[in-house]
Amino acid sequence: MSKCSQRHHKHSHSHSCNHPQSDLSELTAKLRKNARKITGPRQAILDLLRQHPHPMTNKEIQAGLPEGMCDLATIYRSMHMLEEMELVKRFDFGDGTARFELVHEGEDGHHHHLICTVCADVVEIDECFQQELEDAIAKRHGYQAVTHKLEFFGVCPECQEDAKKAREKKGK
Amino acid sequence: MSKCSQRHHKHSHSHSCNHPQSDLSELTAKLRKNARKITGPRQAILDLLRQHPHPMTNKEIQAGLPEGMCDLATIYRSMHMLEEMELVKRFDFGDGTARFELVHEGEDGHHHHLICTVCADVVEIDECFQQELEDAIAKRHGYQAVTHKLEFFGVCPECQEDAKKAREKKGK
DNA sequence: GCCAGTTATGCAAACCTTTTGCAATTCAGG
DNA sequence: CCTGAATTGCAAAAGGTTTGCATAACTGGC
Ligand SMILES: [Mn+2]
Ligand SMILES: [Mn+2]
Ligand SMILES: [Zn+2]
Ligand SMILES: [Zn+2]
Repeated sequence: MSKCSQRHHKHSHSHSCNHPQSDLSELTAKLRKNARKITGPRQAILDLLRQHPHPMTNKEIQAGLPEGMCDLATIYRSMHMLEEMELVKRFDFGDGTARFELVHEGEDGHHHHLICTVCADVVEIDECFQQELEDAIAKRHGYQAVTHKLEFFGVCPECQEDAKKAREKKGK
Repeated sequence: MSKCSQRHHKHSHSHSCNHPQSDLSELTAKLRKNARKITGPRQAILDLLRQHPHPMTNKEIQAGLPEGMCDLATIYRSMHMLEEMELVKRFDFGDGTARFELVHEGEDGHHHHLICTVCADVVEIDECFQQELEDAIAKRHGYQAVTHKLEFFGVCPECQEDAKKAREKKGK
C-alpha cells in the first residue's frame, strides 16, 4: 500500500510523493508496535515535514496543511508522539517556540543549525565538536547518557548587505 | 572564564566568591551612562544573583527577594535591561523558562552548563569546543558575528543511584 | 534640601505557546 | 460491518512573558 497520501486536498502543494516510502512504512511499523493508529493528520504531518529541509514550528505545520485539516492541539499531540518514536527531532532556536524536523531513516537526527538573527534564515550544520569534549565533561562530573544541544547564531550574507545599504543611505 | 569556582557541587549555595563592590559600581556606572536610574529592585536583584552560582529564573529571583519587594513584571523588565547592558547573561535550558546569571566583571559571560535531566542539578562548564569550528562554519556560509548556544544534558551521579535502587527494589 | 521632569514600578489585562478535559469521531481487528 | 480503544476538535486552562496606565521613585539642577 504505497499510497503516498490518501487524503491530500486538491489545492495541495505541487509536491510529488516520490519519497522512498520510507517514512510511511517506518511510521506504520512503529505505530503498530505501540498500538497507535495510522491517522490522516499523522501521515499528512509527516508528508509535510518530508518536504521541508529545516525545522518547522507547529503553527507552520498547521499552515502548511490543507486548510482546516488539523487542529493545533492535534499537531501538538502528534509531535509529542512522533518525537517519542523518534521520527522527528525537536529543536530550540531560543525564540520560545519549538521546531521539529523529520529524522531520516537510520539516523538519529542529531545535528545543529546556523540561524540568522536578523531574517531567521536557517543553515543546516552537520559538523560537531569532537566527541572527546563531551566524554571528558561527562566523566569529570560523573554524568551518564550525556548529550547536548548546540545552535549557532549570526548574520547571514544578505542581511549584512541590507545593513550596509542602510548605513550608506543614512550616512549620505 | 568564570574563575570564581570551577566546579560547583550540588547545594553549593553557601559558597561565597566575594566579588566586592564590583557589581554595584559597575551597575551605577553603566546605568548613569544611559540615563537609567539606580533603584532598589535593581540593586537587590544584582545582589541576589551575586550569591547564586547558577542561572536563576525570574520566579526564583522574586522568591529569593524579600517578600513583596518586587513585582514579577519589574523583574522581567529589569532582566531585559541588565541583559542589554551585559551585566547578566540569559540561558535557555530548554524547559521554556529563561534563566539569568550574573556576568563577572570584565568577562563576557559566555559559557555552558551540564544539566541533570532528572533532578535539574546544574554544573558550570567553562570549556568549549575549538574556536576553529565556529570560524569555519561562519566562513563557509558567509555569516558574520557568529556565536553559539550550547548546553549539555545527562543524568547526575545521584540520580543514577536513585535509578539503580529503584531497579533493584523492582527486580527483587 | 526641594522641584520638575523623567524613568521605574505595581497591578491587571493581554499575549503566546503549549497542555488538557471531554464528548464526538475514527481506526483496527475480529 | 461491529465494537472497543485510540484520536480528534473545541474550548478552556496553564505557564511564561509583555504591556498599558496611573502612581511612585530617582536625579540633576536650583
Ligand atoms: Mn536541521
Ligand atoms: Mn553558568
Ligand atoms: Zn539573515
Ligand atoms: Zn540529577
